[in-house]
Amino acid sequence: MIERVAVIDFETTGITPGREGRATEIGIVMLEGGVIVDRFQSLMNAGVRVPPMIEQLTGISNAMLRAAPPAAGVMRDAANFVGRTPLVAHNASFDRKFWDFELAQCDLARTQDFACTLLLSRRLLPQAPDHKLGTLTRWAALPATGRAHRALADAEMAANLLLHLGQTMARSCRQPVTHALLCKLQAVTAAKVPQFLQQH
DNA sequence: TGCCAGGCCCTCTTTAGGGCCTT
Repeated sequence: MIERVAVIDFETTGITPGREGRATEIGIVMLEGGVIVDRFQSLMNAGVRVPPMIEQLTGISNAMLRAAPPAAGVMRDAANFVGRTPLVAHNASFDRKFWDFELAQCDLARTQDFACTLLLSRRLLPQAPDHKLGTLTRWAALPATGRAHRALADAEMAANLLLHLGQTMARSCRQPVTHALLCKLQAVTAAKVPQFLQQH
């Protein structure tokens, strides 16, 4: 992939944004020309408690969040870092709703589309044992990036997966693999993927 | 009171149900 894309990952206190679900950490990896050219990572304090199960999962504790900068400032910095760059995430429907929610808390709004490495890997890597980010990373022998379930390590894992998906796609289609083409591919049904690749 | 995510995708489907994936 030649164009610049921002791969994003949130750690949160729950599944749904709102009173019980707030972001606790954000990690962003900027890809350009198929290589990582910049990184953004920060814990963020939204004034909520981390449930024990989530603390166990992510290693992010209430003590760590008490010392973290306020969520609104972190989101403004993250939005400035991303600008209008197209976004990518693994299971983007999850990160998109937290990105939109946390931006809305500081009166900002998203301007770009999300591509989803989960939808794309289901279409391009149907033979994988499952489509969890960690499984795909091991299965495709992608580089280890650090502790799973920390935002920057997961964003970097998703970035490596995106590059792998781009290479897989480039072998089957004639057009350059762009964010817009990935968004088109993720919108077709799995059965129509071979036809889509032939036509592009 | 009782509920408690939601979008995607497959199939023993489409007047539906259940599993996957994210924290």
